[in-house]
Amino acid sequence: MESEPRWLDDAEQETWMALAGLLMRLPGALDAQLQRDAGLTHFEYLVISGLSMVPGRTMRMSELAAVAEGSLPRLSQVVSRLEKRGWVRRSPDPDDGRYTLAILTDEGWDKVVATAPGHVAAVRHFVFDPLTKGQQRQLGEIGRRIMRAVAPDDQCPPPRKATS
Amino acid sequence: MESEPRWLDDAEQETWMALAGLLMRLPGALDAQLQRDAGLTHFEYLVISGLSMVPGRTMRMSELAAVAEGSLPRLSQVVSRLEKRGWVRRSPDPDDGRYTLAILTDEGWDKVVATAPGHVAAVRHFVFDPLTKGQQRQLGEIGRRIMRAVAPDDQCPPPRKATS
DNA sequence: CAGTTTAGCTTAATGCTTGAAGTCAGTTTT
DNA sequence: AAAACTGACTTCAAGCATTAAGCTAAACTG
Repeated sequence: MESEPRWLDDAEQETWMALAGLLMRLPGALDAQLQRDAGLTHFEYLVISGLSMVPGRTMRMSELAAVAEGSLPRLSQVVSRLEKRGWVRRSPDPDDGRYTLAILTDEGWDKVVATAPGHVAAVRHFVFDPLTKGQQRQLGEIGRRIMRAVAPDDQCPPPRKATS
Repeated sequence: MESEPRWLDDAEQETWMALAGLLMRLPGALDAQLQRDAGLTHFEYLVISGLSMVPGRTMRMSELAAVAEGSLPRLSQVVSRLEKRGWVRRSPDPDDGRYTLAILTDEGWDKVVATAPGHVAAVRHFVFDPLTKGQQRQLGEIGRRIMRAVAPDDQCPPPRKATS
């Protein structure tokens, strides 16, 4: 039992409120854009967009789950939905039958191509346009620092070029 | 149809990845702390903590929903759960029977008092400790700017003192 | 080479959040 | 003063996410 914890002072309180608001509202705003313009969940978009950026447009389910930051059961169900819509298909890995490959179809590719511009425009509109160049740079550094505190063991891979 | 959208350059890409990671992981980390140490959802914590900061420890349901940034049906069910646990009780507003008042019980007050220090410690650990003072100030400004882009009509009320 | 273990994925079951209809109190209209 | 209406809240039905169990394929062990 700590005697008396260090509460947030006024400046910290204000900063925290701003960040909390951002955490609450920004994901919803991005989700809404994707839902409205493309009929896609943000997670669904991460899945097909992740597949689109990899050579062969193919990834193992477990690998894809890590890229999209979701659990394996969740991915499994989402891929089933995407399969029904004709954007993804499954195939057992010829090299190792335990793995399942998720493969982006041509229709799925077209969907990504049709959806991505609107999404990056939304990101630009919500995140980059309101900020100065210096703030953009600061935001990157701030994000990385907080990420290290949240997931210390997680090595952020140097961002690979979009292989679209 | 835009001919060719403005994609994110490398620096922007990196910034966006950092922010996206933050949006993905930070809420989960805070939720996990509350769940582990107090058996509370973040939303449940927002509800009882919101009540604890207001004179009389009483709020109308609709007002409370706005404070906790949740829908009215969601709040209704969460308050039902909190009622079962003995931390909140409901009462019709004597002034206007259409409103329902949510009232924090003494046990609920004790729960907030027992929970709050750990939560602010988690916020400090994840958000403030990794940052310099300057970055903390920048983060506040950045959050407010993005918030204005996401919810332009939303007037951020000047942060009222914690009336705990 | 048979049996056991491990790993990847899927399926099933539980719980929570969202959207739509329903209820009730107070207000306005005729 | 009765009837219709508005607003606040609750409840019901549906959808999605997490947890636990089940299944198949490969590898390890005796």
